[in-house]
Amino acid sequence: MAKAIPVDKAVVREVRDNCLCFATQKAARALARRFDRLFAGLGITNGQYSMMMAVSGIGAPKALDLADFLAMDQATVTAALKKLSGRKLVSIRKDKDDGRARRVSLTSKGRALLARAVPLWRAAHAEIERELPQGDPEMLRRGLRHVSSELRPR
Amino acid sequence: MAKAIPVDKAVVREVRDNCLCFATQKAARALARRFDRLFAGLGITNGQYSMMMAVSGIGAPKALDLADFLAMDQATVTAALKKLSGRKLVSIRKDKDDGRARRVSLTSKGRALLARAVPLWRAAHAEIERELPQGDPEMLRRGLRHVSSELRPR
DNA sequence: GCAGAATAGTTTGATATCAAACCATCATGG
DNA sequence: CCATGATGGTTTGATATCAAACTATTCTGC
Repeated sequence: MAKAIPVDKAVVREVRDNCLCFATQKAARALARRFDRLFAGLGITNGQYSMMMAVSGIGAPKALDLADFLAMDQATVTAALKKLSGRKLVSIRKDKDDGRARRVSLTSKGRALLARAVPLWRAAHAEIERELPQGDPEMLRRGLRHVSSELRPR
Repeated sequence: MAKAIPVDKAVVREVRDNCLCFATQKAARALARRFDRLFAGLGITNGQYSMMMAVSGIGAPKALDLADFLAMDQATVTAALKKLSGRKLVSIRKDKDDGRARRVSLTSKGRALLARAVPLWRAAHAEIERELPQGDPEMLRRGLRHVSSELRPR
């Protein structure tokens, strides 16, 4: 076995102060809580909001398009869509040209729900950006975009 | 009801390109996968690595100290500690002075495991930082730290 | 054409996460 | 003191997530 690295105070500080994975998980938890509570009255989570936005933005995406866009496992997309579909917020149809693929789109009920969610999102998001130092929101997004494209699910 | 905001292309782009919650969840998934795979050979997840580091860094923390440090729900901490404790990676003892509190510390087995994990973490993390534009890692950490302190669990 | 590889999705099993309800212990004001 | 509220943790139930194994369809080289 290679010489053990003693996990002393310096090493702990090195990880705690620098680890982007840790910092990102922590921020993700805090933000998820915040937006989940924000949307709770509408009966959706931050993830469902994002997924519906993605469906709307990509335009009749396949499940894999969503997985890619959200950096999410395909199985997770399947499960999430099943829930949204059960609530009639999205509809899922076979692709015309490829028997394996499914195309997802918002229902009018889904669009209506999103329309109600957007103003809440705007207010909350503006609030968050206001709390960030000057210029940071864009830097933050840039950094996040970089580390997001590191690895795709399987 | 307030006038409905139509969820048109512009709105979708507004959310997609700016939402820090979405960007953070996405990055968190990507990074979690990356580090989970990195540590898989050692039998730990990125979250367990972070939690053990936190235990080591804070110094005999209570569960609530961990919840605070990790921006994590107390119930989640309980569950995570139970698992680590079951594998003898941490030990949990009653606080001397407060019968409600529990104090967590690493076992020697836990320290040994961390010592093996750190070199892997260093290599992977250096790789990630190298992929980021100049100066960005620190900006990214700053931003993440800000949005992490927004809201505590209940 | 067709056999085998590749691709799109689903299912299953394990873990992580939060909220809400709960239990045990401590602290405080009468 | 002791009743009441506050605090630290745990349990339970719901959802999210990934990996691995699986099914169904399409593509490719022969």
